[in-house]
This record gives sequence, C-alpha cells and structure tokens, in this order.
Amino acid sequence: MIRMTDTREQIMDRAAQLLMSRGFNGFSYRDISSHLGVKNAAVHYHFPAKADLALALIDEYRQTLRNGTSEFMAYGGSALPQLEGFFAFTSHQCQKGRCICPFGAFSIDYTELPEDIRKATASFMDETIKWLTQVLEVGREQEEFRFSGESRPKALSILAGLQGARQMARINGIDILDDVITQVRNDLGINS
Amino acid sequence: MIRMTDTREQIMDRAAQLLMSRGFNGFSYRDISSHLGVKNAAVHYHFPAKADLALALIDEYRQTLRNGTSEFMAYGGSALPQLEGFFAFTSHQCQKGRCICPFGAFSIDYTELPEDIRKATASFMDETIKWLTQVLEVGREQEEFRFSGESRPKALSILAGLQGARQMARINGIDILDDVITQVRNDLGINS
DNA sequence: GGTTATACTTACTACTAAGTAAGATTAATG
DNA sequence: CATTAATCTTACTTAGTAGTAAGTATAACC
Repeated sequence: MIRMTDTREQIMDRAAQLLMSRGFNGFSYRDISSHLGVKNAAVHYHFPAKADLALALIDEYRQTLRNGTSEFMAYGGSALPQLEGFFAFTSHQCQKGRCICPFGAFSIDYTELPEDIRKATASFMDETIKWLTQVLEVGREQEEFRFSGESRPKALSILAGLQGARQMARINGIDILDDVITQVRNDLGINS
Repeated sequence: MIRMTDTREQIMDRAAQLLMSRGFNGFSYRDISSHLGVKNAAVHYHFPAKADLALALIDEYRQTLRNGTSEFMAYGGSALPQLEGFFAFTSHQCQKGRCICPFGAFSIDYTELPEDIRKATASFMDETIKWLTQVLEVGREQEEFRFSGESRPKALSILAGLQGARQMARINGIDILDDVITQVRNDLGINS
C-alpha cells in the first residue's frame, strides 16, 4: 500500500542534511533510520556500506550544481548571473542548516576515506574550480568583473572563501557568510 | 628516573596533530596513547574528559597566535609583517600536516559540542577577527594595503579564504593554499 | 622511616558504530 | 495459484568509543 520505495530518496534527503550539518563521520545509520521510522538494516539494504551512501550523495550534489552550470560551460553567456546564482545557492543551503559543503564535510575525514570517495570528491572539486575559473575569465573579458592575477587562483580564493565562511557561520552566525559574499563582490568590482 | 611528566606535553602535541589532521571526532584517546606507548587511562589521568583536552588545545593555539599579535594590538606598528607572519604560520602548519585549523575542526562537530568548548572556540575566533580587522585598518591608513569596503568584512573574507584553502589543500594539494595566499595579496594591492 | 602525592597500569563498564545473515511481507509475473 | 524479486525486520557479530575504579610504583616531604 501507499508507495514503496521513496525510502531511498528519503534516506538520501536525510543523509544530505546530516552530512552537511555534522560531517561524514558525524552521523550514523541510526540517525537516518530513526528519523524515517525504519530499522537500521533497511538503510543498509539501499546502501550496503556508508561509502555507497557517500558516493550517491556526492553524485547528487554534483548533478544539482551541474544543472545550473552546464549551459554556461557549453555556450558561454553572461557571467554575473552565474556567479550570483552560485552565491544564492550557497546562501540558501546554509539557511537550510546545510552549512558544511560536501568538500568541507569530506575534507576533514579525507585521509581516512576509501579511495573511490576521495576520487569522486577531488574530481567534483576540479569540476567546480574549472567552472568558476571560466565564469571569471569570461566575466572579465566582458567587463563584468575586475580583478588582478590569473582567473584560476581568483576562483580558488573565492571557493575557499565561501567554504570557510560557511563553517565560520556555524560558530559566529550566518551574517558572516553574507559579509564574505559582499566582500567578494567588492573585490570583483561589482557595485550592486 | 629520566623525567616524569613531559607526558602531558606529549599528549597535547599528539592531540594537536590529530585534531588538525582528522578533526575533533576523528581521533580517539587510543590514537594518542598507542603513539606514546602508554595506556589509555594515562591520557584520561591528564585529561579526564575529551572536552578537557579540547579546551587545553584551544588555549594553547590561542596563546601561540597571541604571542605573535599582542604587541601589535597594544602599540600598533607596521601591518604588512603581521599579515605575512600570519600567512607564514598558516602555511607552515599546513606543511606539518596540520591542515585543518581548529575553527574548521570544531565547526564540523560544533552543534554537538559541550557549551564551554563552543564558547572557547567562538571567543577565540572573535579575537582573531578583531586582530585581523585592526591589521587591515591600520595597514590601509598607512597605505600598505588597498581594498574597498569595511575592514571587518575584508578580514572575514581573508580568514574564511585561508580556512577554506587549508581544507581544499587536503583534497587537491598544498599548492591551493599558496595560490589563495597569492590572490589575497593581489586583492590587497600588495606587489611582492 | 613512614606518609603522601604523582603518574601511571590493569581491568573493567556501558555504549555506539558499521555491517550481516536469515526470515517475513508484499507486489508483480507467468 | 506458484514463483520470483524487491523491500524490509529481527537478531546478531565485531570492533571501537569514552570513561572509571582500584591497585602499583616512584619520588618528594616531614
């Protein structure tokens, strides 16, 4: 009756929430199962090992970001909306309590993680870096942004700033993220 | 014979290493004791609860930073060396494998931590923010730096950038930290 | 020389974690 | 109706966690 298996989706949902609010080693299968009102082993049925869950989460998050960026990567266009979309996404995630971005969540336990998770995380990060680098490169050509230095280190510094800000926001309040985003705009010569 | 109790120091040393390479929930008393060749309970003798160890670590780290900054806070002076000293400290820590700064390490588990650790972390962060804000403020007056916007958000964005970069460096190599530091210099108009 | 405090060890408790094997329930299929 | 596969539960194993209580050795103090 009702519907079988949206359980898998519910597990992913709850796990995403937990991953980004407590880190990968900060939640257990029990945290998921008790929240859904099922037994521990039900979660193991869908994701035999915690690593399987991690891979699925990375993939999902990656797809989410990719949906918003693929068109730009393929055809180019206006860079500022891409950047602002990313800011808005980051801010929104944080407000939902998903403060720790997956990079942050996995980076803590990185050296202890299985090889395939490390690869997936690293490759996801690469993809994000490349996207932002292109956004900055195109945006500078079109005079939407002004900054000194190469595009890639600038992209790295922005990503690092957002990641760090999300974590600092946990300790000192969400205003910190807004402040950092505003400053990043300033440093790009965006007068909004 | 030999010397008693440098054990406490050795515990702190190892714990600092573990905290900054695995996060607070990423190491156990066993990781410490086995490395020192003592028993688990010996660690508990010096630090009854893990929270006691955390507080001691925060205090130590805080003292380290304070030693390098107190003179400036009291008397002012040249701002650039303060900033460069901070960069060098960060970079050096990271090269020693202490990639995760305490803020990052505790922020992950923040919501689950006991109240006193949360307070200590937050107050330490405040202290750091205030110091860097003053460095930037003074540095701009003395025309060592150029940047737009207020000093405090600029300080936040730099701290967040360094924290994020340290974590990204774990995943994609230590070059990322150097790139980010270089970009921060660029964005401050420092031509070194 | 006896007492006391320090710095441990031995041996344990109580708990939580990931993961598994085998059985029960349900829905779909031939 | 019988079979099969999917989705779960019950009941368990193994291993690691923080923390504690009681005892031992050593050095310092009176």
